[in-house]
Amino acid sequence: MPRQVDHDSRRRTIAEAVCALADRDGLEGVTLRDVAEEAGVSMGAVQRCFRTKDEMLVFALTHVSEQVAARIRRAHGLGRVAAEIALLTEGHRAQARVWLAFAARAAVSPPLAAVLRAHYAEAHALLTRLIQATGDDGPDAAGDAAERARTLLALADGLTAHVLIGHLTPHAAQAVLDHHLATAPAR
Amino acid sequence: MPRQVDHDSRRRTIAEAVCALADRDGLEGVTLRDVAEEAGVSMGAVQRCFRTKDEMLVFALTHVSEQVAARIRRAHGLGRVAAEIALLTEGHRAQARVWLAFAARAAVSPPLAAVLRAHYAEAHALLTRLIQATGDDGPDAAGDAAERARTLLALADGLTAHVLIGHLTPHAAQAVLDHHLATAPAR
DNA sequence: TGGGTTGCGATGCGCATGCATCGGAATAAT
DNA sequence: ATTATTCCGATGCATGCGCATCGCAACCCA
Repeated sequence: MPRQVDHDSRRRTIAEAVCALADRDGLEGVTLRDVAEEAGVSMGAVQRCFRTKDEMLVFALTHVSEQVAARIRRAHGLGRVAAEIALLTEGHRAQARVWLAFAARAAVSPPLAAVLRAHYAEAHALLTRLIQATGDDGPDAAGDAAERARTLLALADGLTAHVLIGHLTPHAAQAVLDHHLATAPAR
Repeated sequence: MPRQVDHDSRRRTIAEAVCALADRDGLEGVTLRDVAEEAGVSMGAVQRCFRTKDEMLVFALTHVSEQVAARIRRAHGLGRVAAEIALLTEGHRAQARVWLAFAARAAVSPPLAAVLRAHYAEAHALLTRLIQATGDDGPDAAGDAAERARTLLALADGLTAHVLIGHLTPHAAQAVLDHHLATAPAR
């Protein structure tokens, strides 16, 4: 075995193993042993990369947040961006489940909440920019755009949850999102 | 000890202990021992009331769902109902955390998902009725009302999550909700 | 009043968990 | 080539878990 190992790439590998397990069984099904097996490394390696389990979870959440953020930045147009945030397509279902699992734990875990807040702050900023660019000017264009961004962000997350729970089909959720975007006024 | 015990009331007591713990430490902090202690009964009593832990969790979720549903039915006006669903006030924070915890687990637990779906179906029906009553008639008034209800429900849940995570203050979330209700068109 | 029955509280069991430890293998330096 | 250093895989440990078991206490009924 090499004396020098690329720790960063290994951390990413482990983070994706965490996500795979969280997708399958929820965050409570994530154990160090299972993570190690899923990642194809030994438990010792996992422990070397992360001092504690919480540290591993925080890294994993940061990792998936960055993945989502990257996709969001790559998307063009308010509608596309909103759809990416809502994680409605089948291919993003896993990330959606991971997001929901982490969101629930964040409600009782300040470190995880901090990561999510940063993620939301960035998403909100991007949405605000896009909404302002659509040019619905008013007496308080900036404030209105920020408000509309908050609405859109919350709507997208709510739709994600409703799809995961099975209350809405992905198609119905997409329709709600489209309809909202088509009709939401600036004020 | 009495040979006959009111099992239903004891089940409710236990369900509220589950909620208290889930509020404090999340659903993963809910153990049979802690639930028994919180409820002021012995572990054996908990096991007598519920054959298994999952059965207890399903009952607890049903219990809190009914509490929320009762408050929703008691509220008057679309705005009040939506606010109740969003669980934004400080007094309902505990129920909000419990809801988020259960929602996350429901994504990987069909029995819990079934309970939540029933809850959402009822809430959606109520919101649809209220929206239709506001009298925004159109070419497809019924369909529009249902669509608007889906939007409002998802928005309310998203706002709940964002408050719990700390991305929004309860006040800001309420403002988003009010603004949405004040400006959302029928089509 | 005394069984019979029912409910329950305490205890035990097997197992899984997170974390700590340690011996050895694989390189880099000399 | 040898040594020294770095890394890691396996194992051990204490704890906490859900669930099963069992003996005792309390009530209904005769």
